[in-house]
Amino acid sequence: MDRNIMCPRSLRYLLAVAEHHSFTRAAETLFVSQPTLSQQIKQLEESLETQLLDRSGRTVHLTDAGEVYISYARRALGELDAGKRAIQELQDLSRGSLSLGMTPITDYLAAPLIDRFNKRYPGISVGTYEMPQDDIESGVLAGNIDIGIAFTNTLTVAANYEYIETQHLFIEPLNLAVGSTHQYAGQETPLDQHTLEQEPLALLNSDFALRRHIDLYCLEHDIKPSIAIETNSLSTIIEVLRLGRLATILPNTIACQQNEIYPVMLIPELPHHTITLISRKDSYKSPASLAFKGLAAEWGVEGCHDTPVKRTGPCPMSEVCTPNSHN
Amino acid sequence: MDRNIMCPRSLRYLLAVAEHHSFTRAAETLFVSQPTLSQQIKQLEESLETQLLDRSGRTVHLTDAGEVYISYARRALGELDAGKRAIQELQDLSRGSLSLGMTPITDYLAAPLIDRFNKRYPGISVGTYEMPQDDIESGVLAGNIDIGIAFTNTLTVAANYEYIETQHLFIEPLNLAVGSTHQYAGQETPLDQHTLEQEPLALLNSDFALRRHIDLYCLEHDIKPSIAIETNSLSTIIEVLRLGRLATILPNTIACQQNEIYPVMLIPELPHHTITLISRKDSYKSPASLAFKGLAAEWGVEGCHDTPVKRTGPCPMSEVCTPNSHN
DNA sequence: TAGCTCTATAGGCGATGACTATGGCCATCA
DNA sequence: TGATGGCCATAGTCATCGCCTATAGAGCTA
Repeated sequence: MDRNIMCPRSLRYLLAVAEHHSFTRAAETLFVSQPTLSQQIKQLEESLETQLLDRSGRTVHLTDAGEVYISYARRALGELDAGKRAIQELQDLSRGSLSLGMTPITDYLAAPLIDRFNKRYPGISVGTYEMPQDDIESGVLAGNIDIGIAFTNTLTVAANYEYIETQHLFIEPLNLAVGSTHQYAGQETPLDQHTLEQEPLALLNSDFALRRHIDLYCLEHDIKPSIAIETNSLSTIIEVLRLGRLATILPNTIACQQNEIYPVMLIPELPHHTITLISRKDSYKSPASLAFKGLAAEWGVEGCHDTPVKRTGPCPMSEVCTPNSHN
Repeated sequence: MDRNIMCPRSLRYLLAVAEHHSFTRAAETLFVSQPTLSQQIKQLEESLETQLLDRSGRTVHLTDAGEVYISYARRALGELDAGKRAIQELQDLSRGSLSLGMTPITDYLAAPLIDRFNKRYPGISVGTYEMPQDDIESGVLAGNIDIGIAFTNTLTVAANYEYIETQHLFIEPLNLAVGSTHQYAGQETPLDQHTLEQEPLALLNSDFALRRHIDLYCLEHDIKPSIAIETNSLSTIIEVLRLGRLATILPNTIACQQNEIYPVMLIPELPHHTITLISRKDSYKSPASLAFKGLAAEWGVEGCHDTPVKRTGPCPMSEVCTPNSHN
């Protein structure tokens, strides 16, 4: 039907002939035979229904139409080359983007990982979105989020297990956490169930997996916690903790990262949290997200100790943190 | 060597699939089979060493790389289409350029033709260059000038006859021309040779073909003209004529066009001038120059009477003008 | 006029693009 | 849960295309 050929090849041939003012010379530089050039350019001219080259003189040169056309051809080839280069940049991770979904907890935990990723791949722009774990999962399924950083929660993940791929980073103990002026600050011996029930708590609301874990723990051990504040903001909880009166339940690392926040062990022990990357199974993975998963694996093995956080207070239980990594 | 395919075809296929989010649907709109699309896009992806489409989900959609690349592809295709359109415009004469070489004389004579050309093809920019006839011929040979408007001059044209193509427009009588206050202004009877020799003349210098024709005429009839002023500017001559004292020799039409300039016949009669288009033989002719030649032929047949020139003085010899056209 | 240079043409060969038929995967439905 | 239908990938075949060599034809030079 439409013999709309105009392959980049023909265009490059045209440019070469125009540049050398000679089919023969251009053929040499292009490492093709001269008849090939004659033929290809003839076809290009036929497809445009216009003479592009004036072969009548001693040297070949562009007609007016050729002069006009060649500038478009140059730009078109330029775009193709630029497109190729842009893709290269995406692949060598000098450019790109990555969107991460995180809970408030994992946000705190993964901040050093994100910082390290940005240091290693400064050209990749990272977007982080803080949300409940369920939203992370649906975001990953919908493709809005490349990678989620969440807790392994068999209750929720199981539902979409066949669509979701997990990569465990490390296991994180949960403990009670209190401010420095709290009565149990720095206490080395575990608190028992009864003592816990006496402590007014500030907790995330039950949209969040951490809270659901805590509720499950309380249910299993028949603990009736005294919940003073429910919120969806971890920083609110931490600020309240600093005032000294309330306690909360947090991953150990977060307590250690924060100034003036002290972890306190409980008996019975809270179940450890597994921090996990989740992503769509069998889906296309961008180079940036593969790189992130790789870096996260490294970081998980190293453990969470690399966090160069300004800390002044003691962190008596930092050794509880158990670096680990699963596949 | 470099399997740098990326034919516009593949790009259009990619755009279609991205647009329809489906190979099958895209294949229908492109009137090709679905496997063809699969194959072509796979090759495109291989040549870019990148996955452009994510086929894992329910619908096909672009990967990050595909998203990036497709914008370049769109621009490249846009340039190709724009180039094609630009050439169309050149061919349908809605755009283009034309450079004309003219002597001062033919400049005056052809002004109405150029005006008419511009009216008919307003998109074509016309460049006119005033120069001696020899320069016109060399300019035409060198390709700087598309079309020259000159006198047929067997002496000069003969030298390059095989490279130059001529198209006679019309024959133009030469006469003495004087200002309105000159003693012979409005004289109906021809002047003889002796009277001519008494008249001080303002003439173009011998770079110009008109002057060489005049010299030849004088030589043949053994006339010894009294040359008062030599110049390369016709307008200078005309202004001097208006002062009333000097005369010159001019094509009849120019005398008639100018206010207050009167033609006066001579005996023996001056040889008529043939106004001629010259262009390179066997060379590429742009659509614009072909259009100009066509319009010039029309205009030559109609004669030089169409010149809508402001004139106040009488033009007693206008009937001498002999419209004509040769091929 | 012979020789040289340059482009166009002719004919053959391997690569490429497009087709049909088919297989695998997934989602939907009875 | 097995059947069905939609969708993309693969295999195999054929026509076309791009490129090659050989050669013709045109123009310039000696």
